[in-house]
Amino acid sequence: MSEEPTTRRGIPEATVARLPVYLRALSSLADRGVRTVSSEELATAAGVNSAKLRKDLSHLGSYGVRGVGYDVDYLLYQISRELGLTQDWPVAIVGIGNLGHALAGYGGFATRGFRVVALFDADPSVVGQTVAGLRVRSVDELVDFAREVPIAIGVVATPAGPAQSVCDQLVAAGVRSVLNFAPCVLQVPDGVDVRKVDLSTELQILAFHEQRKAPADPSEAVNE
Amino acid sequence: MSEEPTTRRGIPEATVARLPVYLRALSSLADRGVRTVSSEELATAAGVNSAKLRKDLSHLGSYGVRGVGYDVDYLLYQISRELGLTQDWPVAIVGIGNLGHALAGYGGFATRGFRVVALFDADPSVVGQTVAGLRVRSVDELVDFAREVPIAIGVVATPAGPAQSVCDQLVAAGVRSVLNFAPCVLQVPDGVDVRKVDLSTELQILAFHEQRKAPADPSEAVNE
DNA sequence: GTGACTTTGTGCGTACGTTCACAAGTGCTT
DNA sequence: AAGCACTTGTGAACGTACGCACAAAGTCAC
Repeated sequence: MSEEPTTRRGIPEATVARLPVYLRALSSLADRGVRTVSSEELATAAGVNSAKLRKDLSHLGSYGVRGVGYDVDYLLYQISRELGLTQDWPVAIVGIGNLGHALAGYGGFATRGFRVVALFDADPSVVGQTVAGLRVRSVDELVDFAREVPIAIGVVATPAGPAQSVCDQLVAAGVRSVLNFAPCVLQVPDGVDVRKVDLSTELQILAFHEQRKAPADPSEAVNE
Repeated sequence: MSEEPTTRRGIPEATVARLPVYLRALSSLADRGVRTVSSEELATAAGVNSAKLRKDLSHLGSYGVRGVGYDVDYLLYQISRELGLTQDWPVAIVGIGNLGHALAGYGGFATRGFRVVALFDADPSVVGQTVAGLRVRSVDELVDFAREVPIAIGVVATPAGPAQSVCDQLVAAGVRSVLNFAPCVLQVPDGVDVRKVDLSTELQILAFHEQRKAPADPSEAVNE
């Protein structure tokens, strides 16, 4: 009756990054009325290797039944809980341009676990508008606002220029998780997480690989 | 399954993913008139370890000068060339909803290397509209269109439902690089690359880490 | 209860990624 | 021309990730 060295504390980052994919695949299965799923089926739906899926899930606990598979609803709940989606996370979006609009209206937020509680912008002509049912506030009110309504996750949807300043204000408001859509690197103090979503980066990575596919000839480049 | 971790000329995938970041940092430096940069400075700007930066760059060649650093313009060109940005890649966006609108109007495409050549949507009430200077075409015209105007990169900005079907049509049209914004896994044949940009996934990863922070003292503000 | 069958959970070899630390190379100063 | 200050490029060590293959553990039929 001693310590399990692996689980509980340390879930590998690579695993965490895949949990949302499993979650989505499971939701889809649940919607179709599937009650039980094998690692092979779920792995195919998630686009990964089944051994990898099993190892990933084993980090959460032993939620499968040998010879049977995984109970879809139970696994859904366990992954949701592990990801912290059994509670609602208040989200604030800063920068209500084209992208900010799209984000504010995006149903993806509404999916379990996240709630957009405030919109901010620096442009006086945008402040005061109503977007997706929320009044756009001045970014200057950010820190004050956060005193009354805590913000768990800040979304930076501004151009690159003001992004660092906006990020600093989010941090000053107590935000420790930032999702950055601006095309720049954000500097944050220890304890603050930043994740970047970047169209240009993704395109450039695709371009790199595309460039190497030059021979559009199936008979070529089979070996080595 | 040719899921090779490194590319043919031996550039690790992890390195490729960081090249766009270096590129951006270098552009910023160039705009400010900086002519030469050390690995330490560039690494700080890019938010990475300097040894990692040097090793990454060493995969492209020996473009630095010991005792001096890297010539900003020269390195900019070399990375651009490696990423395939010295040519223009024709991009098609499918799904002109909120997100598609934002993408079509996003300057990030125009900057360098990418050109949006066509917009597609399935909704008859959207088809025919002009968005960002382009007429929205019916998605049914996709394959025919691609016969006249080649498409290198297809952007899927539809809801999850039609995403796989849209992707199949892109592949049928000869597209071998897909950027997927739809919240689902796309199945593609060998030789086709898919990269996923997913708001929900990123939020969920942030939520996971957020949940593990918080020694339960939300009132305490990080200050000074 | 027994045995055939199914599927999980994981030990292990391999490959990949990151960081340290330093030799090797470059420019500047004297 | 020699020494010094600086920075790159990389060998080596360590850590992480992946996927195979299989024992363990369960179900089901009878």
